[in-house]
Amino acid sequence: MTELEKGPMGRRRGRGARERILSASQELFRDQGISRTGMDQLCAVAQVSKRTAYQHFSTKDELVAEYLRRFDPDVMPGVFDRTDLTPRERLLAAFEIPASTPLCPYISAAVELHDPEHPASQYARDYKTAIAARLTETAREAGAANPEQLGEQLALLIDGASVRTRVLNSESFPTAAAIAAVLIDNAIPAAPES
Amino acid sequence: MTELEKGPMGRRRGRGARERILSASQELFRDQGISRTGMDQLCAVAQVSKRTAYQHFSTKDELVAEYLRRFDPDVMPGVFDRTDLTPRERLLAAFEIPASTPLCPYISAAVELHDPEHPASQYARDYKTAIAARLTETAREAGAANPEQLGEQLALLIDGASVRTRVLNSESFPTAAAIAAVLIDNAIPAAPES
DNA sequence: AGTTAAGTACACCGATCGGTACCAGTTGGC
DNA sequence: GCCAACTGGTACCGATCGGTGTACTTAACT
Repeated sequence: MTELEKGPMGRRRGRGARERILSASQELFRDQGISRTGMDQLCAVAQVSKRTAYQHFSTKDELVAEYLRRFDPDVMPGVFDRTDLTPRERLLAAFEIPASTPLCPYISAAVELHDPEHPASQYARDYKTAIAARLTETAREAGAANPEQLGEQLALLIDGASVRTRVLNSESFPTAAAIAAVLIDNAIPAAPES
Repeated sequence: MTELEKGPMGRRRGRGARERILSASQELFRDQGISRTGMDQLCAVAQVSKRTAYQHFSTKDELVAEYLRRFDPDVMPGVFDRTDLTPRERLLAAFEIPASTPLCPYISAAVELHDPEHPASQYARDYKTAIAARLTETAREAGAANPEQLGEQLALLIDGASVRTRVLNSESFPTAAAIAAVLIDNAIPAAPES
């Protein structure tokens, strides 16, 4: 899903400039931020002429929006579908994030763009809402007394850990996971464990 | 402390251009972000000539650093010193943040600047560390079993709520406060309340 | 082969970026 | 009153920003 996607038009003939552009966007936006990445540099990395870039994305904002839209299926990938884990284990597995993981691109974009009306900001809200919904759903499976509340709480923990990892350069997900464990055990009537 | 400060040199004569510049920085950096605020606009708002601005701050980065340094005594102001509250109440009071409060400027700067070596990023780390330390200290007063852990946890909750308030446009501090209450009661051997 | 669309190379646009030079006015401490 | 720091106005610098125009090449499918 991260690759190809064939673009909107039915048939394509050239050799995927669009994919190279989006791929370069991921790399550069992640490493340098959005506003510090110019279209010239982006096109150079993507090995695409500027003209071509602007034929695929009529504006940089449009490219940014598409760059974010792409993440939807990718992030938090298999965690919620791992049937080998109990719902409770799945909730905790959401906090096992490798140290190298950069700050959530949606947070990064929302802060950088600084405009709630920007389509990218809307995607960010959608994404955050979706994550909270999946956590809520899993919390319900786990038998939580108030799944909506637990889902929202866990989502807040993930974002807090993500931003502190970036700002402080120190591992914060273990801290968040510890909190999560407490909340989960508190929310499930008969703690089914240990 | 937010005002005047007389600058580094011994005596000053003119009428505070420096303060107007820093005041305009707070306003503009908060409302538009750092990178989206140009020096021209900043000088216009501060009603200061560009020449003067660059006599006080030899570089924009230097201004940004000073802008952040200024917050140290301001943010999280009286909460930790309110002797009318029990330590436990003080910990919870840290989550009573008005809805209008913008995203923590240190987080905003760290994300925007995207450079851990930037002096502003260093200030951000210092500030976050200081907040965690004060929370830890108060947690110790409250009799928490593991004050360091509780302090770090509460700091994470605050940042999570701050960033979600910004990204989602929805009040997240009540959610964080609810988590905090659970953590605090869990951490204090004999819950002294209700 | 020939049509057609995708991609390329490169010069160029106005706007804005951070930052400076120069010159004139103002203010305060001595 | 004098000197020096402080302030302002304004034009300007090179670089980069996002974005375009034009003419050319390449590749895919019929």
